[in-house]
Amino acid sequence: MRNSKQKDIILRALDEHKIHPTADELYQYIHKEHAEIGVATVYRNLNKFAEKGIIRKIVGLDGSSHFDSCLEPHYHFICSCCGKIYDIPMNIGKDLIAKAEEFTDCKITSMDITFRGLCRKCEDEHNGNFVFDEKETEMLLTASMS
Amino acid sequence: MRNSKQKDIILRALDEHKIHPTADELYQYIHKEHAEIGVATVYRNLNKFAEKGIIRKIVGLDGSSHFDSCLEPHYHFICSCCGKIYDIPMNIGKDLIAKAEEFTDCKITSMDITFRGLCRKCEDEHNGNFVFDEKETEMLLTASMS
DNA sequence: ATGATAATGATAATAATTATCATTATGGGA
DNA sequence: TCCCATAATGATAATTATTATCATTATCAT
Repeated sequence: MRNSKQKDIILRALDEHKIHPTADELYQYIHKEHAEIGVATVYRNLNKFAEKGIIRKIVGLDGSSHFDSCLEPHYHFICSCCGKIYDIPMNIGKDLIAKAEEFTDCKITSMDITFRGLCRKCEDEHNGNFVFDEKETEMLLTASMS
Repeated sequence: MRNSKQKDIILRALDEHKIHPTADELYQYIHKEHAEIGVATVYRNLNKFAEKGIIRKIVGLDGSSHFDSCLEPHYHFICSCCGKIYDIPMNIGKDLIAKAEEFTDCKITSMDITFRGLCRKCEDEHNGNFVFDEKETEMLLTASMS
């Protein structure tokens, strides 16, 4: 993999974002400063980085791809209401993997744990009105603000 | 939610499939016997069932939505090579959730655990040639068969 | 410096899912 | 049992995110 100005900019932009942006969100951000960089380049490189293990790709509740520059072992909390992804810097023992292998003949090499619930903001905003759909939620939030 | 002939057929078709099909896969299957049922109806109802908690929606490695008629507590193994999803009927204690809540101020209500690795078939077929990309894999498999 | 080739960017293409809307089916009440 | 408000359906248009194409440019080993 060759170096490029674009790769540097994309990696730096991701590092500046602790909110696990999608490729498109990151593109929008980069575009402000570097309008010369195309969408394809952002998508292409983020996926390439993830493949090489330089960054992590995480899948949101709605199937959208988010990227995480932190490689340290940690897990995520996804708000069922707004879809935002937060870090949970917990280190979970490998014994779960060993235990899981008793239930299958597949070779397990890693595990993903995602916690779900309501983030503080959403809990406050419409106290406990549990919603799965992001769009529905957006409407709810907008409505409650007006 | 009203009953309908279509809802029955969709639920029954999902029950018959233990492989966690996508909405489209299920539509293709249903279409053979019931050409009168439209795609929109299948997508619509599967999502509605998942919202109501009648079935489960699980997100594949590539962000695709799969559906699972089994509500019993169990986890999944996704093959990094072929993308197939297998059940792991293990029951994991709720203490992980309590532990995770120490690292966040979010209210955690559930957790998703997905194990990854190579399924037997993929391990045998190209012994240990670890590939993330499904399409790349498809090519590999095709190539090794000819 | 040079050349093979990897990377880029504009844009076309794809694929999965959702919205629209006219038509049909459901089920509670008279 | 029939009525009817309205939920559900199905054909298809629209949307959205992502990927493929390809001519041009940049990188880096020699």
